[in-house]
Amino acid sequence: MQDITSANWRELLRQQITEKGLRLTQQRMLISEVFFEEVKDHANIEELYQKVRKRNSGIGYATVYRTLKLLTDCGLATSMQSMDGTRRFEPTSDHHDHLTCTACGKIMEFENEEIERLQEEIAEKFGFALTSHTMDLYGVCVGMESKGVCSVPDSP
Amino acid sequence: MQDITSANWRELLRQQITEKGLRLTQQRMLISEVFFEEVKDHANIEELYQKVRKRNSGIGYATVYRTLKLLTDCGLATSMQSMDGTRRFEPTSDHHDHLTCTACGKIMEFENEEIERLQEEIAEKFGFALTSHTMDLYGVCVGMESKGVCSVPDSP
DNA sequence: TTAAGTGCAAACCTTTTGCTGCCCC
DNA sequence: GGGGCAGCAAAAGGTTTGCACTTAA
Repeated sequence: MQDITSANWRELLRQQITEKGLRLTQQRMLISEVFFEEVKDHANIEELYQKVRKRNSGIGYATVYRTLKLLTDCGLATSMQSMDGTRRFEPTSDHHDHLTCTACGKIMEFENEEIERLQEEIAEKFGFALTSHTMDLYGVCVGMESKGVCSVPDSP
Repeated sequence: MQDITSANWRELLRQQITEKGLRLTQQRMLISEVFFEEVKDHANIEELYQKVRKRNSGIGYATVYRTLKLLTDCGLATSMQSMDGTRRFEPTSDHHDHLTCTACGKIMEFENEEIERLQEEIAEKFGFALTSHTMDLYGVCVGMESKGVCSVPDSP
């Protein structure tokens, strides 16, 4: 699966939309722009909705939900359940590993080939045909303070 | 954190309840019994509710929710968000790594020290003070068919 | 006895869906 | 022009909460 980036999402979306006989509406374009270009972190629907409405206040929740479902069905977005009970979305990539700061809420991605290899090994041992995985490390980004990344390391 | 098992949950619960000045009611006892002894897999509230009501049909959802919240607050249970959008609970332990069969829904636990070590390494590299983690591998337990563990490997 | 806990129903929150009118192809 | 799409509101889960009655300590 190739990574979806802010550089290639437009053509990939257009391609998928055409292929499926769907329509590239203003709303879908706007929501996708916000999702792939404006939002850096792993946004949930509420956050996307707020940002989208700053550019077009006529858009409703349903459209945001349906568009994110479309992006997910097309393979351009991947969803995950976050600890607060909402679904969060990220541009599709092979990086499903996150470091989440429980203080400031920031989510960072990382990749580790050794872990990927071990996961395959474990799956095989259990007789599983692995299709995907997620790994989430929770902690406090104390070391990031000086870099201005985590400004509230003590709050819940 | 010590593991919570079907052998030690009673005394640990009694201890926590006493410490907090709470009450060990019939309902809390029954729900805890079902959770720690009858349910093997990672149950959600609905599943616990159904099993609990087979023994006492007067118990309501709210009590199940409140009891699981109590167990979680006491550190005896740990909650996780599952893919279906519901919260699932497991007796607290250091094993937060799961293999989930997307065909039959079965969830199995595993542990791998090498991965734990790599996680610490990664957290340190990012300047994170690690507090917990979850790892979920998704796949189909094809190799389990013969053992009767996964009987419907082809369904969604 | 009496404060905590239960059961019920209503409220809440996130997500989905039905329907009417609109607009992309 | 026509069928997919947007917007709205209502419905549909999952979870929480307010209240009056019950019960463990």
